Amino acid sequence: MMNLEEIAKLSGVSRSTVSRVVNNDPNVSSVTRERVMQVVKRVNYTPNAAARGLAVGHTHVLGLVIPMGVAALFTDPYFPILIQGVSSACNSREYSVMLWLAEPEYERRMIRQIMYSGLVDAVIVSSMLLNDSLVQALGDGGLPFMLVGRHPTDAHASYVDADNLGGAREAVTHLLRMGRTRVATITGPQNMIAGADRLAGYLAALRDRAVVSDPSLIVEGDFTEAGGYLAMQQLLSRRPDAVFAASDMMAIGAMRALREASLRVPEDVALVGFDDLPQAARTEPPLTTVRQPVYRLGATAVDSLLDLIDHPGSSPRRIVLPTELVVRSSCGSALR
Amino acid sequence: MMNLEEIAKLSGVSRSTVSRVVNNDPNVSSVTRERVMQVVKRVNYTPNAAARGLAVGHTHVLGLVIPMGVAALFTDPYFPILIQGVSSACNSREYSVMLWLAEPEYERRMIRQIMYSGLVDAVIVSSMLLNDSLVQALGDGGLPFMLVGRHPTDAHASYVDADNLGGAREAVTHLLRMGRTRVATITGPQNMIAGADRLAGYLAALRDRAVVSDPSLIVEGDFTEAGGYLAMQQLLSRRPDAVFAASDMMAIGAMRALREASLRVPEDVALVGFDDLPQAARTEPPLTTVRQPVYRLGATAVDSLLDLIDHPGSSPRRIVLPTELVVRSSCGSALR
DNA sequence: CTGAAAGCGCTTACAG
DNA sequence: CTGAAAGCGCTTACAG
Repeated sequence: MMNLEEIAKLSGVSRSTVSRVVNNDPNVSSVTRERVMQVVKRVNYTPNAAARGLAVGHTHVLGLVIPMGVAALFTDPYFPILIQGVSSACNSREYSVMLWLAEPEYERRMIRQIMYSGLVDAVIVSSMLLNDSLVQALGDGGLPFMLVGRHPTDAHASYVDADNLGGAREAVTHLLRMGRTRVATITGPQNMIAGADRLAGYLAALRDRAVVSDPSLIVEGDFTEAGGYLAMQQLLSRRPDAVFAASDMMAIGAMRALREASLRVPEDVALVGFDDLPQAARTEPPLTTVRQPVYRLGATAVDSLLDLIDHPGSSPRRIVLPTELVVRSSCGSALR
Repeated sequence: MMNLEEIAKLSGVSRSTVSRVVNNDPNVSSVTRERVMQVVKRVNYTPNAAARGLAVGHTHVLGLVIPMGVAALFTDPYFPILIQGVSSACNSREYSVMLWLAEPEYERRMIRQIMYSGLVDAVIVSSMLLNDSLVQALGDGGLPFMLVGRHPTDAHASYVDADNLGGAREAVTHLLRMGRTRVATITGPQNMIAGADRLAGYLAALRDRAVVSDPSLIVEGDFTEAGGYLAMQQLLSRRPDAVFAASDMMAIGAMRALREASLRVPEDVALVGFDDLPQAARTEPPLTTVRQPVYRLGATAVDSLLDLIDHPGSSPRRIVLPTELVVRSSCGSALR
C-alpha cells in the first residue's frame, strides 16, 4: 500500500510536506504543492484513515445503532429511510457511518465496542424502548450521542423526534370534528415511546373536546399488519364509528378486518393511520394518515451530533420535528 | 481515555504483558493474567481499535456498499433484510460493518475512500447494475470484495446470488403445466442483472416446452407497484391468460390493473410474482411467488469474504443460492 | 514468562 | 515555506 513516505520519496519532499498538501495546509508553496499533487493523483493516494485518526484523535466516523427484534423492521420502510437520512447527511459532511444492528438486549461486548473502541467519534441511536441498556450506558460514558426518538427517562440526553403526540392529537381531533363520536384507537406497544406518545395524543384530543375516554375503545397492537387485524377484531363488538391506528401497517390490518366484517370505510367506520407509508396512498380506500419526516429525522440527528461534537459541554439538544395530517378518503372527510 | 499504558501502571506490569492478556496470548502466567484482568474489568478497558488496526494491519471491519437511486429500496424489504444478514454474520464473527449508501454514479471520492482509506479489510457490494463503476474499480484494486448479485462482465469477481434464472424458469414452467398458453411477463429493468436473469428464466421455460415466445407478451417494468400496474395495462390488449411478474411489487400492481379491468385472478389471468414479500401472502387472492433467500445472501457474503481474506489468491467464489416456488392461489393451481 | 524497543502511517508543534 | 522529531495506542519479534 502506498503511504506518505512513498509519496515523499516520489516527489522529493519530506513526509511533513506531503501531509500538509494532502490536508490543504496553506503553508506550502504553490509549486511544491503542485508537484506533490501530481504524484498523489498519479498513484491514487489516500491517507490511511486509521493512522490519521490515531494521530488527530478522531476518526470522522459516526456510529448508527438500530435495535433489532422490532418486528416492524422487516415490513416497514422506517429504518431504511432513517438510514438514508443519516447516511446522506454523513456523506455530505465527509463522515462515514458504522452500522450496528443490535439485538434487543445488547450484549456487553457490543456496548463496549461502541463506546470504548475508538471506532467512532459519536453515535446516533435509534432507541425506541422505554428502558434501553445502551442509552443508560451512554449516559455515563464520554461518547457524544444523539437519540432518534425522545427518551423521557434521561433528562440529559439529546434527541430528535417526530411530534408523535401532536400528530396523533391532530388526527383524532380531525375525526371528532367530522362528527365521529365513538373514536377507538389501536395503539403501538406501550413499552415503545412512540407507542406511548401516540396514545397520549389520542387522549389529549378527547380531553380537548371534553369527551371522556372509554377504556374499552383502546386496544394495544404491535405496529404490524397482523397486530392491527387482531386488534380491530377485538374492537368490532364495541361498535366504534372511527379508529385511529397508531401506524399505517396496523391501519391496513384493521381495514382487512373491517372488510371481512362487511363494514364500509369510511361510511361505517372512519380510519386514520400514522406514518404515511407509500402503501397508504394505494389502499382501498386511500388511507388518511399522519406523515412523519423520517428522512429528516436522520439528517437532523447527524447535523446536531456534529454540532454537539464541536461544542462539547453545551446543553442537550431537544428537537421535535412537526408531523402533517394527510387527508385522503378513509376518514370520510369528503362525505360530510 | 484509558490506554494500555495506564492499565500497565495500575497492574504493575509492562504494556507488552497487558497487550498479551488482552489478546489471550498463552504466554502469560495465570497469576499476572488474573491481576491484569481485574484492572481491565474494573476500569472497563477496551483496546483502541484504530491503533490496533494500525499495528496489525487490519481493522476487523467490513464495508457494505448499497447503491441508492434504486426506487424499490424504499418500498421493498430487500435491502433491510440483506443488511440484517450481513450485520448478524459480522456480529457473530466479531466484525463491525461500515455502511455506504452510494449514489447511482459513485463519486470518485467515495470510491477512493472505500478502497484506499484502510477503513475496512474487505467490502461487500450489492451491485445490481450491469455496468457499475465501483465494481470496475474494485477489479483492479487490491481490496478483497464480494458481490451480492452476480456480475457477468467481470469474470474474476466473487459473488453470491439467488438463482434468479432458475426461479423464474420454475415459476413459468408451473404456469405452462397448469395449461396456460398465453403466458406474458412483466420484466424488471434490463440494465439490472436480476431483471435480465429473470427474463432469461422466462424464456428458458418457454423453450423447455417448445413454445415460441411472443415479443408482444413481454413488457418491461421497473420492479415497483406503479410500474407493474402500467405494464399490466399495456398487456391487457394482448389477452394473456397468465403473467409472470419479475417482482411481487409489480405483481401487486398488475393485480390492481386486472381488478380495474374486471378480470379475475386466477380464473381469467393466473399471476406469479418473485421475492415472497410479507405482503404476498395477504394479497387478494394470495400471491404465488418465488422466494429468494435474501438474509442468507447477506450472511453467505460475509462468510465467503472472510474465507477469501484468509486465503488470498484463491480462486473466485461463485455461489448461487436456490430459490423456492411458493404456491398460493393466484396461479390457479387449486383450480385445475 | 516478561520487558524494552521498533514499527504501523499519520499529524503537528518546533526550529530554522 | 520546509524538515526532523515526537507522539497517537497498539502489537510483536527479540533477548533474557
